[in-house]
Amino acid sequence: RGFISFSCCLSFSNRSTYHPSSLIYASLVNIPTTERKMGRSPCWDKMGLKKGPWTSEEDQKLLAYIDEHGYGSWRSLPEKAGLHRCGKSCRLRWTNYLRPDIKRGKFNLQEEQTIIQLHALLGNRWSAIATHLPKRTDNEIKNYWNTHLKKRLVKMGIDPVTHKPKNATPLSSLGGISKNAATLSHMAQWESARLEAEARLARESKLLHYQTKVSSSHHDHLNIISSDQQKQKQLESPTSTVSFSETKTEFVGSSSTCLNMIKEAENDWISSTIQEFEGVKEGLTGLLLGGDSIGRSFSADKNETAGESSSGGGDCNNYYEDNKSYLDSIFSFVDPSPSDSTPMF
DNA sequence: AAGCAAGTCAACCGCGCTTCG
DNA sequence: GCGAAGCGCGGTTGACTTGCT
Repeated sequence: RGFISFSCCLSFSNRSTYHPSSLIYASLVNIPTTERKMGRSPCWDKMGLKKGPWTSEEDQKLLAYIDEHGYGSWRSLPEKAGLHRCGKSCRLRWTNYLRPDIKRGKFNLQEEQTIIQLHALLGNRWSAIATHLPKRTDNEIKNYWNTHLKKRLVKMGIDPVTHKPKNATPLSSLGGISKNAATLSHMAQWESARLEAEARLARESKLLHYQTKVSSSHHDHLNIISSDQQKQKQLESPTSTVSFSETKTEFVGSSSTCLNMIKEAENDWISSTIQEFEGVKEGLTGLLLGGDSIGRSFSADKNETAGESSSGGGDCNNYYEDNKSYLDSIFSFVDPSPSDSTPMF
């Protein structure tokens, strides 16, 4: 379905009820006022704006306009671009489908792992997760999570919300573990703040990029894609300390402040959490592997935890063993191991 | 082949945050 | 400080596809 939108006219032409140019379609689009809900009206409600699937003609109009003028000011864009859509719809179409830096098609294993791992840290914060999968949209990731990954975790017996085995003892009910939970929450908050700062930085960079593009006016679409991809490469990096040095001159004003924010957040993060991390990792892994290893996990002898944790979990042990690799993958993803040349945080 | 159920995903909705006058 | 406008985000919807009976 990768290029469904560009060919939607073709596909719709076989379905009279959805052919955009048909009267039937128009009647579907213009819902009588009497049937509308009270309260704030949707943007398309005004002036009989169109809603529903985009046609290739509309896509072309939007692309052409953005290519020439850049994006932004979504409210006024549709009129200027000659589209009978609301700005919101245009923005959505652009960000979720038409942007040249979008990678479409199936998610690979690494992407899947990244999504699961980030979801474990951030929850349903799709935009934050999407900043670590720069060529994927938050909408796409959200859809993929809901239709594939969530179900897969459920099958594995893992709660897709908490990312914990469903029959595990609640963390809060165990003495001493609340510290671990709090630390994890602390970690998630830092990562969350960092991701937000990065997302902001990326947005500003993109905006700047398109503003610059407007000044140089017409040029080949392929060039747009490649230059955008280059910027994206500089900005992406899941490990994210980001190769800002190469693009530094582009960031002025609030962007440099933003950069400092990221650096500060990262430094603070590293100093405040790196020492806690081993304890948390072992504590939670211990918990999930069964036994009372949590309490011991903070003890001086770390080897003791790994050795004994598998011995006393009853029926849950096999279950936990099955999921150990899953959990380890989450921990390895966030583990700021010194051996790693590009630490996550 | 037909009917139904489940799955997929583009698009919509509405809330909340940010910016601006 | 306040309200309006603009925008982004997460949740939800519904048309369409795919798979099963």
